[in-house]
Amino acid sequence: MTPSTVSRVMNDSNLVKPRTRQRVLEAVQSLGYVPNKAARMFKYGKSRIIGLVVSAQHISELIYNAGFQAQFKALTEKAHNEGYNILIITSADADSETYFDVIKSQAADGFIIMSPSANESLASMLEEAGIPYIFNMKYSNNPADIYYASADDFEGGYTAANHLLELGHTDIRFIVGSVKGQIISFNGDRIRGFMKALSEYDIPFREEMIVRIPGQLEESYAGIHRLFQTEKPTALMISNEITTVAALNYFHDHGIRVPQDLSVIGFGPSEFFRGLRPNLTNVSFDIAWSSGRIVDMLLQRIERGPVSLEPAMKPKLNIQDSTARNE
Amino acid sequence: MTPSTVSRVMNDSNLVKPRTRQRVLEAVQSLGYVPNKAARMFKYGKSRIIGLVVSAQHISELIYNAGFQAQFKALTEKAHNEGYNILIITSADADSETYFDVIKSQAADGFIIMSPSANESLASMLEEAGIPYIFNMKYSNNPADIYYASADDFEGGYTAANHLLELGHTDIRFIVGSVKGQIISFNGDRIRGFMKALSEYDIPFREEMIVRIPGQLEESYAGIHRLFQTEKPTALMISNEITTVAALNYFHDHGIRVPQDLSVIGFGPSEFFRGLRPNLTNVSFDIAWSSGRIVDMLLQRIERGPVSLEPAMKPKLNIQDSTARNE
DNA sequence: CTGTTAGCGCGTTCAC
DNA sequence: GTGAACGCGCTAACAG
Repeated sequence: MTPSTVSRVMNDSNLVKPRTRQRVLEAVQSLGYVPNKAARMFKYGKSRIIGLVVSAQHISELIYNAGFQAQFKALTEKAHNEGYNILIITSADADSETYFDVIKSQAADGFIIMSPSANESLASMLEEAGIPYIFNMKYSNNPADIYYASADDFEGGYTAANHLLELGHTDIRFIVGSVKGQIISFNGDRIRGFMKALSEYDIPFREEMIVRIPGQLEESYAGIHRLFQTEKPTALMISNEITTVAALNYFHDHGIRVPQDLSVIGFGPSEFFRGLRPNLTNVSFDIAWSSGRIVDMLLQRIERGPVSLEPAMKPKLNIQDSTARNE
Repeated sequence: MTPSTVSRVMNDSNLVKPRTRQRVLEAVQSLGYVPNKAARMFKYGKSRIIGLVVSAQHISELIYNAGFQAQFKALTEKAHNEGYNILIITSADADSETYFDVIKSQAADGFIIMSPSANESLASMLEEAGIPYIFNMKYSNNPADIYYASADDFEGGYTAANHLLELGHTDIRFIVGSVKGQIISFNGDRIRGFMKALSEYDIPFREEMIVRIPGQLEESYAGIHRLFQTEKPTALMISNEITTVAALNYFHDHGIRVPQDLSVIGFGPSEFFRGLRPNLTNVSFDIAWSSGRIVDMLLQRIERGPVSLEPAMKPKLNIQDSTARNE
């Protein structure tokens, strides 16, 4: 009974006589032998682990975000179905070098990178090191060497604005978050879509139509409060789910009726908005689909080589109870 | 320039001449050499990975649960601070054997097991295999060989009920979830606490005071609807956050005013309830603390051996706007 | 069918 | 200060 025989038994090879297999299994049982996974990973050069790279601060915010929850669920399920597990890789900082150092020291077969900001230098470092990766979203307009699953955020912003304009609203505010003073790239696209819709209705765009409010509950509440002390828009587009909750709470607390006094459109998973009152009109993307695509693309890079980019995912406008005609 | 020299440089050994080190670093740079993590794990027998074991179905539900989010955040942060990363280990099924098979095939230094149901046989299998583990919660009253971070759920149920009884409520319902028809052990403790409070007020306990409602939004809404078609309790204790949201939505949709018509107490992180309207009176546990304890206990088992159980974590009653005197 | 051998990449030990 | 040799646990390839 040699190591290789045991190995054969453990790996269900059929090159073992039933009697021998039996004896091995008994021995395994009584000794409580467990094959060493690290040695296996070493031998095969594969871990069947997908690294989900997030900076430590960022994950704390993300976890409360409905969009991330939906994505996390979908990623986990998809990975599980493909026989992979997800390793949460937390980086102390979000800059390219730190990310790269953390990534290259991990034993994952590939990486999904959830950075809040653009990272072309990270992409080229990973490319050079031959490490398979996928970005969680589109960070730039240079698709040459950046892999990501993209959503058509321009269309999303356009669709939302168009719906409000059709209802006769002209004084619309678009509330977006910001990271270190910068507007995240997908919000940039949404804003451009918003502007296009405005121009189609011959409404001049003004800077103050874009309102930057931090994405945490208390800060958002304060930000909404500040806005409504000086302004009286008739419609709001809100790019972040937590801010949306804070806004609804503010309106509840101050007797502002939605949609009678104010129309509101949210961005995010439509299931999330079903839990709010009123049930919010929203622009949603199919997160399960895009997360599946992310895993597919990554696994293809891992197992079979290069992949080509898919067309961007289209948004869907779900009209519910929070938007009404502007009287 | 041999492999061992490179190894010495990579591991910051001071047995290398500065000039040699320099040459090695240059070569490393230009060749894009990255030490193989799997080989390192193999060599050291340590991965600095903590496995978070959840069944695949269960994680889909958990991720939308505010308590899990808080715990996930705390676990991730704590692990990161200790230099560990979290590996999400999804098991197809939640029975002991499947869990054990999945666990033993993973290269983590220890495991946090988030099973929805009791698992003493799993505990003994892990014990026997010498695999460090911690359960997410208390599953039985046999503490001999089961490690967990416990919360005083009896006290939680008692505190909530006592608050309502003090306010003059006598027709109270306690809404709990159930897994495969079974009441989860911590809910069992909460129910016993509830019963104790009732008995102190000489109110006889009746079976129908305990209402089992599934923990998803739509199902919870339907369950609440069913309850209120036949009953008119004056106060509710709700053990699950999603069910709480569904209940508030139902009350909103049907003109039931909280707290004028009905008092409601929730269980969960108090920050979560701040996002609801009305801001709910709640019984909360310090999840950051208990999650930190879980990681501490696990790391101690990994690095230094056995640990002793801590006293159970005490709940806190946060009185907000959803409970009022019963007129 | 089963035993023997070799090597995956790393870090450590032992010579030099 | 540096190179050569070894072994961690496993399994594929080869020999019998």
